[in-house]
Amino acid sequence: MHFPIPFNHSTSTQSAVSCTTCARQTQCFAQELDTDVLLSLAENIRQRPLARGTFAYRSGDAFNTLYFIQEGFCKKALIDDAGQECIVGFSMAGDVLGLDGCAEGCYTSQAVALQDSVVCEIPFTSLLALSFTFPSLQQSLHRIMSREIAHNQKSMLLLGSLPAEEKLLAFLYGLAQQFAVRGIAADAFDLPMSREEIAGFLGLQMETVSRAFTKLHAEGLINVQRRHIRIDTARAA
Amino acid sequence: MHFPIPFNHSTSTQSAVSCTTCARQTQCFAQELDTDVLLSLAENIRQRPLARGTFAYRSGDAFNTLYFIQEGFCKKALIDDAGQECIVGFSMAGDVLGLDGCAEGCYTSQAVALQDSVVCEIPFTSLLALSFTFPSLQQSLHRIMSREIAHNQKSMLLLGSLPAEEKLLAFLYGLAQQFAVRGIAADAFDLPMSREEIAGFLGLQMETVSRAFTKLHAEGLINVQRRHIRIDTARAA
DNA sequence: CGCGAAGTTGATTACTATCAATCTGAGTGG
DNA sequence: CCACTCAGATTGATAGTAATCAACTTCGCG
Repeated sequence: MHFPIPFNHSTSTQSAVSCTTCARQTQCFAQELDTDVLLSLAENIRQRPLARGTFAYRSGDAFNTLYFIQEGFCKKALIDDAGQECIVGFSMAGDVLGLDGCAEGCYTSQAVALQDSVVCEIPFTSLLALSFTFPSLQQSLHRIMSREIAHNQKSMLLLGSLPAEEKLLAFLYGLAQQFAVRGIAADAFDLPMSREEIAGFLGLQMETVSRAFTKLHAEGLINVQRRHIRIDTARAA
Repeated sequence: MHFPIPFNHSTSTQSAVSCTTCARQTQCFAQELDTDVLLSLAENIRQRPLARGTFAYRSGDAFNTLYFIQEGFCKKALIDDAGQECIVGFSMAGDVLGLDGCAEGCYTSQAVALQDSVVCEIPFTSLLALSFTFPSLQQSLHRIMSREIAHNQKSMLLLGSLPAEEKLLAFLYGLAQQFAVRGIAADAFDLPMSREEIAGFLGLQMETVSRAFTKLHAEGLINVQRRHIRIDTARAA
């Protein structure tokens, strides 16, 4: 059921491919990496469980590995001058972590699992070596990094200039879209992160996020019960 | 005076290399690309002047080119739902533009020159072709993209959770550092962008930026006269 | 000299942060 | 099975900050 080579040329496809017998994600959501194939190609490409609350990597660690999330949910964060954790993004099954480390030889961010997760560890040198045998793998990496750049730019748009309520709504629609792309129910889901973590990402305070949830609920735009969200995905542009 | 090959393995070097006879930047600030060499290697890698106010590329344009800024200054922006231009970053000589287009086949942002500039147009396919001959060129590209990711993450930290005055100060220190890395005087410089553009980047209103300038000046942290800034770079951590 | 774009300043309103109290639900142990 | 506990979440009151609207200033330019 998987492609015989660890890459795929299609750029337009946005649908996810996952194993039918389990929820485990084996391909990047644009089908650019197939971990089943990668695992079979190199000895040092391995799966590793990542328990809730543990780090995939920390800021300052020497960079040598990319982490492909097969199962679960992670947050990416920077530590600011005040020692405060500032969340710069969330990643889910099918995403790749650690792309920021390549430039300076060490990670500038840290990644923590918000759920018990499974990552596929891909030593960067192995990936480079494989990309000689499979040239399109190189281009897949470019696309993955490029998508990260484009995605971060959109996040910056979200952070600037929107009032709290709209920030939160846009954030939820964004999440729903991520789920939809992966073939997961997008109109009802459980938030993997706390109010505080949402606040940290949106540049707000926890209380403001909570109030925004309450208000959006009252306005009928969403349905909230603690971390369970129901949302009308048809509106999500 | 330039490297004989269009790439360089050093990762630790942070100093810039520019032509001694002119202000033109020929190498990426981490010495990863040398445009003089690139220009000599492929016919379709060309220099192009970019007049103030003109686009390097627009959102939605088909992606096929990276733009290496040799001279000048550009802003990168997204257009939000309200048709408002939201600035997601500024780029200067030695930076590479257009990295966000690789993923989806079209640019998701737009880039506009804030000064009369000169860019080196690098067709992406040419770059890929060259990276077969010069394998390290591939890794240079990875580093450039990775740096963009790390840099955007830091920008997100700037946008979230800091009050206006501190945002502006951090922005100015960041700019000063960019200048310093390139060997340009960093303790006194002219801002290439308007108050409104700074506001667009920092997620503030123009008036707030203006007030923040006034206040920082009054506090003696900076010296402002319209667009001319003097700043104590020793404090810039 | 007048014009217009860019920038500054002032007054007021709207929004968000902050501090504090309370509520809820999951997990724990008696 | 139920009270207890505690972290996460909600709500309220108030203070602080930035947005908004408006007037004014400065500078470059024809």
